[in-house]
Amino acid sequence: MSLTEREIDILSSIIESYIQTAVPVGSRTVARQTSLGLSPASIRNVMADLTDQGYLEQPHASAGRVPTPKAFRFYLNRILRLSPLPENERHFILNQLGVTGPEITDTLRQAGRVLSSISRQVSMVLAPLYAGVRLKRVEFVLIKPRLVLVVLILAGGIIQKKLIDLEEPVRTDDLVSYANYLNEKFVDRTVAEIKAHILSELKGTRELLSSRFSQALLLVQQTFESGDEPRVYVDGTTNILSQPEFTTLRSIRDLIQALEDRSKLLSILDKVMDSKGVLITLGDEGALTQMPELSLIASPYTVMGQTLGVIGVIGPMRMDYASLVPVVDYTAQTLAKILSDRF
Amino acid sequence: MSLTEREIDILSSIIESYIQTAVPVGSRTVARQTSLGLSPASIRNVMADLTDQGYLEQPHASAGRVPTPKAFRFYLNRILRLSPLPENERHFILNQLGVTGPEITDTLRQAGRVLSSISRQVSMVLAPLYAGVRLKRVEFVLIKPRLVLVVLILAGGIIQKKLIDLEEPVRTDDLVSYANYLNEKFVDRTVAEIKAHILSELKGTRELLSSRFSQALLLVQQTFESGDEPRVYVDGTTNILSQPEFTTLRSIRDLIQALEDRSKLLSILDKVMDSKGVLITLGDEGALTQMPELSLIASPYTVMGQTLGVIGVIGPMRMDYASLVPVVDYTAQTLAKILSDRF
DNA sequence: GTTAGCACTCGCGACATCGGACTGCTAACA
DNA sequence: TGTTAGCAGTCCGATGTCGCGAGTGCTAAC
Repeated sequence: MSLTEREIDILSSIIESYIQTAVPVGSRTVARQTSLGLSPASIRNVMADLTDQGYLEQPHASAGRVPTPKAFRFYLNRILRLSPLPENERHFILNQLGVTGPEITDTLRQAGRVLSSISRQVSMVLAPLYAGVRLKRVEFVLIKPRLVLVVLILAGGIIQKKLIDLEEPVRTDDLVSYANYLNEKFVDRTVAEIKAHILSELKGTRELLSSRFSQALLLVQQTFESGDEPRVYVDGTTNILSQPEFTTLRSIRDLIQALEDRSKLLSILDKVMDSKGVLITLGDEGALTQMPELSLIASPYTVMGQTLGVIGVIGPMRMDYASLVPVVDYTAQTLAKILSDRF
Repeated sequence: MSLTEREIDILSSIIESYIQTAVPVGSRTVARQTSLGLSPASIRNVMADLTDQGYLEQPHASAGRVPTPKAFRFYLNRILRLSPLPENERHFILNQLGVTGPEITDTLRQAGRVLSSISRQVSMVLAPLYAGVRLKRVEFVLIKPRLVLVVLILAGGIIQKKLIDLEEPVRTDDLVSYANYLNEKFVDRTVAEIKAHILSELKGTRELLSSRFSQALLLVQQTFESGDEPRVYVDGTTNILSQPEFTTLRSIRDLIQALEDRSKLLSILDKVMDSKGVLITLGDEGALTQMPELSLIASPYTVMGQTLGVIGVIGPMRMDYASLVPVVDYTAQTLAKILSDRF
């Protein structure tokens, strides 16, 4: 069932050629490219075998072969050898990411911009949920008798805020004492800790006495639940329009529609959160089934053991993994380093 | 120099037909559509005149006529008669805008979504700069010894925040007294008032004694200057790809590139701020020169005499102004009404 | 097992053709 | 004088044909 050495050589030659040109690869091309010293005719025999095994496809009878997703998966798992990113590219990324101001969202956006400009693909950045970040201050502001603005200020200058409609009016005095209580209790603890604490506290309260602060806890909880900022940044949409696979109006429209639906992108990127290092998702697998032609190279970025978010590029399946994987990897690491300085 | 009655009839027939079909209009078509009882031949004479005067163009010798921007301008100024938006559309817009939560950005985004779905064009929303909104609270949070987070909480639950690098370290105590000072002085005054006040104050200070609060004023000023949230929302990009004028890859790429450059969009929409009611900008005029094929229907939305922002649609020059202008107009008014309830 | 040779297939660009939708012009008409 | 029928002319775009080139699979010889 597994491939012979020669089959692997030929398959990888076909894939590499296809990555470069996006054009079906014929036996002549392979014969010229490989150093096996085989004639096109012999190559053809092997190619016929690979086609039978599902690694190659023919668009039509007299065309060359195109690698299938199965072939790309094989290539990624077994053939591809990654080399570290060259020094000058490292330099470029480090410089570009260093120039951003102190705002985290700026840095994330900039990372996306850098990535899309280097890769010439569409970049996507999933912003942190800040579970591991420490709380600096809680504020309540009474906007109207039954409308409270909750402001949670986190380390690194991150703000989570939410407007909450109350069923009962509250007095400003109450809000002040809520805030004092929470500040005393929670400042300098991480979001995750606070969440856990609130949960257990509320469970207890319901059975014991309804603490006068349970409402305060609820307000904080609700604010954590739905951060209202955008969580996915997309950049470089135009890049993908230059790819030869996107020539028909139909395919472009589908793609742009997909990129506009941020909630779907979010769920796609979310799948990468648990990965260690760069994860490559091909279009026919997992979360990307909506876009069978595409593939995603993405990596989580983690600060002090905490995975904050995901950064990556999305493009046609025949992307240049050999150079893009190191780029994504290094960008994720650099981003993590920069963010860790902020907290 | 001005057009005869007959020329106007024929020109408007051509424009209306072109708006519907996006296809060059021939003399037969006009003859059938108008109730003038003229033969195609007579129409042709008039069309030749209109062409000489710059109102019509021929893509090629044996094609029909296409209206020039000059013709559209004439149509908008002299021919178009607007009727009020039908009751059911009003209802729809009102309902859709009513369902949003208390967050202002949500409401703005929703307004954009409604507009793009009704108009089947690309919608753009310029978010308020909040000059007329009242301050509710000022907070300073020391993130690091020389990094301060300034948080300005405004009416309606709006937050302006900025991280500011200081040259000298400050102590938390100082920040607290800063905040107290500012809260006492500025709460419940509008952003515009505060800006004006700070400006005059700082001028005075420099010459007299350097008040210990001049730094606080500077911090607030800097925060006002650069709100870091996005200020332009774009929705319905896919709609415009269905328009027959966007068939070539080139034109699509240009368009999407233009829509990605938010700072340019911002400056385009900014031009509409001073207008009273709906303003139509054709591609060859003013701010839209970058996109000569397009036209913008936009209206400011004003609350209590204060113009907050702009909402509108952008599309090919041959948009259906007769029905879209009322839609934009009504959406802007409804948005204003909803926002005014928030403050 | 490898390879040269060959017949065959198919997509694609080049080229020609044709119909249709226009126009402008002219001459006749009310 | 304005209007209209008629007509020649123009141009686009759809359709059809053709040949080339790239590539294949098979066979027979090495």
